[in-house]
Amino acid sequence: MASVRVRFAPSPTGVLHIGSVRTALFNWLFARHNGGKFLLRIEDTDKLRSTDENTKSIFEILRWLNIDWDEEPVIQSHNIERHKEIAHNLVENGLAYYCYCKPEELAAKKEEALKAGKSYKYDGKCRDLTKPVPGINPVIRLKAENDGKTKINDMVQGEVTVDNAQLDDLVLLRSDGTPTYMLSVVVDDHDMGVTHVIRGDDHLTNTFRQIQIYKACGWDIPQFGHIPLIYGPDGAKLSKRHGASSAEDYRKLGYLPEAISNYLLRLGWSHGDDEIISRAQAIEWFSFDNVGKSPSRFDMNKLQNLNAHYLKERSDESLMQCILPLYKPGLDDIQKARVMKGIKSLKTRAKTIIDLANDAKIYVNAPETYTEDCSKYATSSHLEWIREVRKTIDGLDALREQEICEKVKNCAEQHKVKLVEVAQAMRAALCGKLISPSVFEIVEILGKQETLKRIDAFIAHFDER
RNA sequence: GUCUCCUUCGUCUAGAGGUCUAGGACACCGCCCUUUCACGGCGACAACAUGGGUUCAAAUCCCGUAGGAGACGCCA
Repeated sequence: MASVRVRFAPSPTGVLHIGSVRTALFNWLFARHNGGKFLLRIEDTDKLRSTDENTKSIFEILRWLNIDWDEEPVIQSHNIERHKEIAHNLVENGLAYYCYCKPEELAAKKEEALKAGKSYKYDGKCRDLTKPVPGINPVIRLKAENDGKTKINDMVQGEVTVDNAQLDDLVLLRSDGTPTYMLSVVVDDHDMGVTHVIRGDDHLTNTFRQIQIYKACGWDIPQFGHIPLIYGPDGAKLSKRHGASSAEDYRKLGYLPEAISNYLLRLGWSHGDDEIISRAQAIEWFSFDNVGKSPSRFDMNKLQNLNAHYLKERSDESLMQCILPLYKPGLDDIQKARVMKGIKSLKTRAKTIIDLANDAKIYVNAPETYTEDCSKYATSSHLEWIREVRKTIDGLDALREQEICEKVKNCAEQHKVKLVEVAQAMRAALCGKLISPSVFEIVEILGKQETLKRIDAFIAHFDER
């Protein structure tokens, strides 16, 4: 295969959709697998809706996802003159023509056709016009082929054939002189030397129109790969309506980039029974032979499961960096040290970065309130046992999880109660809730002073009642 | 409406005519582990849209039907 060049061409009219991320990922993997180039093109020709912030956030998200690009990103709006030139050349060569039909006129014809149950297609009224119509700014239309069929061999969809009669004379240049998407994509892809166009399958039918442009220009037609779109749980196109739909949304929800990549990769692509796939393996294994043709639904549960997996694989240090910015006033050194020690076991139970940050709060501050169910473990008996534990801990030189556990077990035995009674009372006192990692570990991490302080507060709180 | 594409457990999928009593993963349910909740381990439930062919044999090939999606812009 000649050296592969692919491109990801988002338009900065909004934040990056999770489906676009998958398109970017597939392009990237294909390039890396084949030792080719992955290029970026910002399609900002819709000046009204495109913003610099969106462009920046696209770069940012791609970097976050570890999808790096080769060469300078191409800004499509910079190529407008080139696009115009191509359109005018086509007119000179008799392959395109000026069309003076009014939009209202066309809309009426379209409505009529639809009513009659026919597919609408521009009738080519201006095709053979020789003289300009005064007072009207014309558009430029391509003289599309009417006869025969156009066939593509799509890397995903396989052989797809369309009758050329279905295709109409698409607009290349608008009446204000600006190029349309159809023209711009083809020209830019050609100029960038793109060998494989990998995009969402909503572009499949556009491809046949674009091929007409390639042919008119006499250019080589690239290979195409149209990957199925991602749908929401209800089977409709994934959108804001389904909740989180942009990559940024998922980042905010506390998902790790490696989990998102792994999830997106497995959505519509597979490698036998493999589920957990590293970047290196993905690059090695990726091929369009394994990309499915049918659309798939987005499943939060699976993403979450993958995220939990990658959370466990991350180092404590890197997770610390992830959660640190989430604390409002910031943490002092003591708090940081405690959280750092706690992450090791905290990360095995969290599903997201947000979960982790929340769970770690037990190491940040003493409980301000106690959950409703804590009172079950605050009877006079419980308080008595807790006092005893407090005394024991006070007498200890160094707090070791194992030793504390033994001491508390002894205490429970002496009072002929189950360990859970004492442990839960301690948990309530230390965390203000009944769900947490091992209380003994918590005691060790909090240290004597903080542990005693929290136990005292607990006793004071429930004794007063 | 027209054109194009799609259809295996609830979801993501394995499956390239016999190895399918259809495999894995997530979710759900149950059990074990256990100081709580998780993690982890074990197990259960659960699918070839439908009707016809072709064939000794079909989830796999062909045709029809139904359902779904996308495209049909002087948007990208």
